Amino acid sequence: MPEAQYPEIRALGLFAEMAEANFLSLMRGAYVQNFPPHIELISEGEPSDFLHVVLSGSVDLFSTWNGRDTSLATVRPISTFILAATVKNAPYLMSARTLEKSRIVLIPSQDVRAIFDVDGSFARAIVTELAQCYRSVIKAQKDLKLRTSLERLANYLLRYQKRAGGAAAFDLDFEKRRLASVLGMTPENLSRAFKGLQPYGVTVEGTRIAIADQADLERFARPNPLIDDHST
Amino acid sequence: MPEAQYPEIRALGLFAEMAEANFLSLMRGAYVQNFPPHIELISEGEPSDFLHVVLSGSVDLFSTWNGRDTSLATVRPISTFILAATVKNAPYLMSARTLEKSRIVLIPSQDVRAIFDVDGSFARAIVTELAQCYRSVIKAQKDLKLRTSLERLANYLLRYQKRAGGAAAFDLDFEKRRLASVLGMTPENLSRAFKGLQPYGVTVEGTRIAIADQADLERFARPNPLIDDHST
DNA sequence: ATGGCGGCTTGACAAATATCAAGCGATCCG
DNA sequence: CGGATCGCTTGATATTTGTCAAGCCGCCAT
Repeated sequence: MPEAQYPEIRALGLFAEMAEANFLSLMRGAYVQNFPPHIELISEGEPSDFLHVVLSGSVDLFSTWNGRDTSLATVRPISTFILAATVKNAPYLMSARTLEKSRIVLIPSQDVRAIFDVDGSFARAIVTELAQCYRSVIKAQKDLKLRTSLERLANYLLRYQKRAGGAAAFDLDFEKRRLASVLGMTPENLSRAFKGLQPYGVTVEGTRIAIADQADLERFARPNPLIDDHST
Repeated sequence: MPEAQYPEIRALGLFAEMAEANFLSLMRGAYVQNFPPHIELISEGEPSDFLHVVLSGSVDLFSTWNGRDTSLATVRPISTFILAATVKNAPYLMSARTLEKSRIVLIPSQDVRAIFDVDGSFARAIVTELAQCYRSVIKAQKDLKLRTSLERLANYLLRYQKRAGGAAAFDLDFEKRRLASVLGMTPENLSRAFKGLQPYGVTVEGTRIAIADQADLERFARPNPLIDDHST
């Protein structure tokens, strides 16, 4: 892959501290690829040949069973996905598809495992990354098991608002049907859930969401850092 | 803690490969404690002072929000819990309570982090453990989002049967109300779900479960290694 | 033994959620 | 400019799940 892109990868927590020689060795086997929207990058059950790094665009991690499917997470730049499968040399548990045009680095999994075996800094960085991922899924699990769909939506909107800069109005930059899937409900029920939040000052016009009174919505949503703060 | 117990801890994947000196250093700060049943060991939100290792008994990991609560996992000997919080030096995301009389090792988190910084083997072992935990939660998440409660119960019984030795009849060694919570339903609905599995040959008498025709139940349950095989 | 107590089950009912069908309103393309 | 397509919304209805109340049963302690 072109050396021009090394710095932005090197800047990732995962690669920042490792020995230069090992980093270069990883990069030598890696390559960057541009994908159009809606391309399936990997399928669950396949062997984990590559660690993926999203440089631009976004990727949907989803899973299928018995004719149903569900979105489990969205990967945004700049971060990696399927690290756990790579280090365990186990099959992917989720499939991945681009949501939009995306630039993605592919690093052969065996290289990652080889360097991981010899570079303690890299191993420690992987620990931090995995611990972060683990805690995020636990939070998602709590969200799903402890809250109703209306509460999940309310808290999602509050998180999204914060990430979008905190303004009272903001745009959803992806399809509502995906949001429904992420939140564990049907698109029809998402529509109704938005209506159900009107009494708390939420208005929707197309992709534009407005929160009239944040404190009011929070009184209903009861956000909790142990579920909603995805930075710790 | 008594040196007599070092070997069984040392035998854990997490501690097997690390340098002897570092292992001893970890053990020096650790201590074993016996807990009666139904004791809350840790509460979510607290700082993660200790890495826990269950030597005997069993521990329920659960979480609470807005007056509701849910069981997220059961820890059985010999394994650790709250490793992620320990390495990230972040608050616990789950509470833990003993289900029965349990012997538990407490290792100060700061010792774990200190050794983790200097012992590459230990760091690598932590990676493997965390990757395993991560993948388990992803599987639980898929189970919850892709299956109905009846399907979850059916697959749970098949997994439990396999773990209990594969016999057609076996005993549930914990309360059904906990099973209901683990499966994300109410005790009342668990009762009804058991009845709903009767047409597939499942019979229940107290804690005793019998699966008349495993193939029949599997036709309904459609177990999938990417959800139900917790060993990879 | 026997009187509570707790967990489990059952039934009736309520609430939440999914499904099905139809219509609306953008956008894309011939 | 139609006309088709696709995602979203809405209403009607079915299914699933939760809630409440009552009763059952085994267990423990007096």
